[in-house]
Amino acid sequence: MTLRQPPSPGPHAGGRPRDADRTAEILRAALDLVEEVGFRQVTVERVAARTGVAKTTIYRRWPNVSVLVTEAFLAEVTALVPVDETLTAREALRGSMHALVRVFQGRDGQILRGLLGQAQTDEVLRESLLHRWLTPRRQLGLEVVRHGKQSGELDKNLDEDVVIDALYGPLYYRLMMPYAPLSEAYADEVLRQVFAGLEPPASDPVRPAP
Amino acid sequence: MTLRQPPSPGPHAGGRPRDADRTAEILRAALDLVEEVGFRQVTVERVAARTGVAKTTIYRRWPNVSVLVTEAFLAEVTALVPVDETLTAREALRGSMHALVRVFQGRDGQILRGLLGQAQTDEVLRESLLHRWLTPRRQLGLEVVRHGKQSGELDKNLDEDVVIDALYGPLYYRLMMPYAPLSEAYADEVLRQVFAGLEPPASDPVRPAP
Amino acid sequence: MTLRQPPSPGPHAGGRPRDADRTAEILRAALDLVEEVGFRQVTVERVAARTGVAKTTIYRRWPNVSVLVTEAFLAEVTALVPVDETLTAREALRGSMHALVRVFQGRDGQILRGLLGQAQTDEVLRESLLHRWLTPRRQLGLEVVRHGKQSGELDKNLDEDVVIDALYGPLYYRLMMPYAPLSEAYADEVLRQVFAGLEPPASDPVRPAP
Amino acid sequence: MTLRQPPSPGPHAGGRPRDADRTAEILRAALDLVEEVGFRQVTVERVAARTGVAKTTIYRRWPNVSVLVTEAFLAEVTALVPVDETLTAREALRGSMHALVRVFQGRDGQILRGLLGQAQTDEVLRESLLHRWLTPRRQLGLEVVRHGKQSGELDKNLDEDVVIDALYGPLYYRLMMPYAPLSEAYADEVLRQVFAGLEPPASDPVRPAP
DNA sequence: GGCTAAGCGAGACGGTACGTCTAGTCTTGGG
DNA sequence: CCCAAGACTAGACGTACCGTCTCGCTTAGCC
Repeated sequence: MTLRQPPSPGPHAGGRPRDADRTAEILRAALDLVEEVGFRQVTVERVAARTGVAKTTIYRRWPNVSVLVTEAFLAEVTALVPVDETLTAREALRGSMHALVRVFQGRDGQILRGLLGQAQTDEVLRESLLHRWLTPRRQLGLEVVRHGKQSGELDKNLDEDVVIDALYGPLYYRLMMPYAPLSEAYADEVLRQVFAGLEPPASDPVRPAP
Repeated sequence: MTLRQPPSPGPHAGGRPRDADRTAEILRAALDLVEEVGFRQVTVERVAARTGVAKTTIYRRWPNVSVLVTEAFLAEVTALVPVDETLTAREALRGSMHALVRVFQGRDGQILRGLLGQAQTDEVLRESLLHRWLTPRRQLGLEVVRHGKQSGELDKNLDEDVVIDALYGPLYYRLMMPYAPLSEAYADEVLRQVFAGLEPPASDPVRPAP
Repeated sequence: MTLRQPPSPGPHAGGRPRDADRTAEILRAALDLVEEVGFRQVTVERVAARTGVAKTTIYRRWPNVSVLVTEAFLAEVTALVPVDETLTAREALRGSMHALVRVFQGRDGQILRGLLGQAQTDEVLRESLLHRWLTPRRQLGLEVVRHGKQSGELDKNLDEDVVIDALYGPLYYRLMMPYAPLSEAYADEVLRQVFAGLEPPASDPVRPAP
Repeated sequence: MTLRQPPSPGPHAGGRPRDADRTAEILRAALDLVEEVGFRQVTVERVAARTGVAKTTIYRRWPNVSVLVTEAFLAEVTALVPVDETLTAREALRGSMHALVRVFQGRDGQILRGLLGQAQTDEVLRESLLHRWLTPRRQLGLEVVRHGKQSGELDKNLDEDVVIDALYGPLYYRLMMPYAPLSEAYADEVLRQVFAGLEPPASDPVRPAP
């Protein structure tokens, strides 16, 4: 059984090394094809044809199209930005939600949708996306929430995971079940309502004027 | 061009009518197969083999497996329960969220996952699920929120869609990106935090140290 | 397991019948390709491309190229001619050897060569050729030899199989190990020498020099 | 362009010389593999894997598997035995036919069958086998026949090639179209009938008494 | 009771893609 | 120049499903 791994980092073990140019071309072609013909129509055969590479050259590196597109996608998406410590939790979360909305609105959002769709029936892909896409991003959010709790900005009794889910869950929900379009304004509204809670302000000047 | 419609309601046009037993067998087999071999492995060919029915008999009724499974799924899931008007909005939403969690935990949850996954790359299926699964359920929720606003239980300034997203979004999020298991307790915690908001109780800092 | 048989003779069992035109086209293309590109280059893929038929349509009928070409070959070669009882054994054998030489010299000879070559490492093909090509032809020859023995034309002590081998073996030998070309004259010479035996005429040494 | 020649005889031209051990190992492995898995399954890849040698090391010496196996085969088969001049032609031919039958019955026979099969569709291999296997053996036979003619043992009018074909053709015929097994007894019977001819003895006291 | 339109099982058909295999060549790094 | 290792292009393999298309037969419902 072949390892089907990208050339292991570190010293080269012997034999002709994998051609890095080929790798790059294939990754590029995979993403371009997703954009042009849609995730479902991206096949190993098509990627090979597009790049002029033999199918074996692809299968040597990735076991199937989903994994190939995942790698290509993760290599393309902008790196994680570490949290700016000078911001309030609310500001930090807002910035991060906006960034996610912008990703979702672009070609990467369409690719991610395809991948998440595929992942629903592909255990391996699901694990991969959880570990390489979702978890690192959640960690940043959780960190922000933890800081907010320590600083007194957020309620000490909050379950951090639930906070993240309440803020980001709706964004993924709208990505995948698009009954209405995503926008930064939408993200702002989610943020506002979740921060404020659903009940009317206790101090409401509802007490009528005498 | 074949119509590929379920027997049109209304008077029978002539010719031998479709066999309702066949229809039922096929629907049953489709769901059983999803359970046994997973959504991806359910093919028209396999459903035909399992039921001893000809492929044409299936294609005459549904244009492809996704639609077939969708119909089977929608026919299986328990009907919508109209809102109990005597409950508070919070109680009504809690009951509905629990019901959804229970669906997600069972075989129907797995089927829905497969369908939603497929829908990410299948426009027609996506529309179908939006109209026949999601929207009716959203409507009930929106109704509850509207009532709550009218009764003064909920803040008048809330965007009803956003409320629903903040409560149900996390549930779909955990269904499809299962970094942790779903449970009714989790639903309760989402409900609690979203209702209360994220900020510490206003009266807290007021209590001065004696 | 599919039977991979040409449509069974007799009444049609149900389902759409195989298209006899397709079958004929494929058989024709197979032979043409053997002629044009050589036995080794004939692949299912190429036959499919040439005929505009799907690969499955070929695999439904024949399990591999060798069998396909065998069928095509056997369908093409002229039918067995029953022995003419009015001829002497020698005349009958001579006619049959000439006919075989003529086959060997034409395109069918090249095809047969390829098939016999393949058969050396393909048990199934070998059996097939033995039963469908070789044995029926041997039977005719054996019959002639038997008649010859009965009529007194041939020695009663002959082993019929050995007679056939001695006459036809050299022809196959020259087909497959072509150190020199085949011709009807060659067949005549084989016939002459085998009939006469290798030793000098017994009466020769008897003629004393006057 | 690589020469792909066995190490050229004569002085070594410069650079590291080929490792004779490797050559021997490869030849051995090739024959063993023919025996174990059959001619068709012997691939360069497999020979390389078995010997732990790189594919290039094989391709540097032989252009393809057939040639490799041919070399290995020719190196293995027992050398030609010069004709014993004290024997009659018949005795010499009988010994040689028996020797050939014994080769055909052993592992070398199976290898030769594979090679001859392959040669039907491989011009180069065919030439190679003709020159290196067949022709030298024919020469010995022709020599014997020539002697026999000179000594008066054989008819002066015989075509020597045809004699050889009539005696050895049947043996190759039975090797490659094995409708019945080969044996030394069979060779004897061929020899007997071909020497005696097919017609009844002229002096047969068949003429009945009146 | 016969006519007719459609349903039905069976299975052929043109396609597309799969993932694997082998051929023969090329490219490393190290003798 | 040799060697081991292994990447590379090329192309065929045989299989699985797709969705469509005949076949010959069955079955309701209307005339």
